[in-house]
Amino acid sequence: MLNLSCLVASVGMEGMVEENGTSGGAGGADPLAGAGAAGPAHVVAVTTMQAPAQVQSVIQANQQSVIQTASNIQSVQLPKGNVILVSKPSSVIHTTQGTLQTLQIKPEPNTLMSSQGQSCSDDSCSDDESPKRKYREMLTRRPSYRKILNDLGGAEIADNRMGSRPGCENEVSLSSSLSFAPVIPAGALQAEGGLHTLSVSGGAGGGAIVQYATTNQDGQFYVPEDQTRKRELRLLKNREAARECRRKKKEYIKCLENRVAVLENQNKALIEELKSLKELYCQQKTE
DNA sequence: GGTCCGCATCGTCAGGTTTT
DNA sequence: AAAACCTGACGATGCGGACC
Repeated sequence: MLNLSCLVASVGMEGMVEENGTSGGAGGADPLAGAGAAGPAHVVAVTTMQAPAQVQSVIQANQQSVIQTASNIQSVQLPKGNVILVSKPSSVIHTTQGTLQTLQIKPEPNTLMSSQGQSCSDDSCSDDESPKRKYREMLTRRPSYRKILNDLGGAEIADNRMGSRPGCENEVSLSSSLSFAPVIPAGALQAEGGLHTLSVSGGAGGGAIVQYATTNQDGQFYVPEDQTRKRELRLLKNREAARECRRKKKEYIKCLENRVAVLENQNKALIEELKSLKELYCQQKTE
């Protein structure tokens, strides 16, 4: 769990705190942390919330074989243009997971996705032929972890969202119980080299509260409630999304590592098989 | 104890993708 | 088209181990 980590304040940052998050910050730096010139003030107080660090492994040890022959591959067309090749290994070598199927996701050249997510052929997408776009289409993005895991048979992973995990109830209730003071008491603000800091004590058990104070014409500080609420909700959702994304990424990596282990074993077994067949062949040849 | 380093984790932003 | 979602990148922070 994190403790109260920072109080960030800035003055004259209007326009840097936009609802769509397209601030002018470069390189991932928090745009709210910088000091600007003139203009209304934004004061940001950040407390941190409890992080329910729990990684549930849903990918089970049943790994897929990737050894395929051309004859036993069956393609399954997916709605959005992806094709899943389903195959079962026909090697004489069987693993304990021999009944599992192999899933390969490959982009279909004629069903590249347009930016609107609609599949289209190469001909029908000729309205935008910029090299950049073509290049981007060539480099089709790696499927999301959720997609990969879904295709690997871990659909329950994707559905096992935050709500079902312990420790998330607080976060949900947090967003629904947000309240904002319309006016920040002037005493709570301390001038520090042109910056204004809002002192906020970190509540036990965490909880992210971000507030902006804007100065009006009279120099009074007030919090634009709607803007703040929207931003806070967006940050909260994104925070949870990032958490979920990292969890899925971990599972994906774990899955890949298991797969490597299985493939190494299969490789070893195939080498042995080849070796014994060679010996058999040489024996029969000499007889 | 103090300092440095590497690692893990987190929140946030930006921009792409998917859904509505 | 807009909203929602997803994820790579970045910086901040905390922790444990090695070293002095």
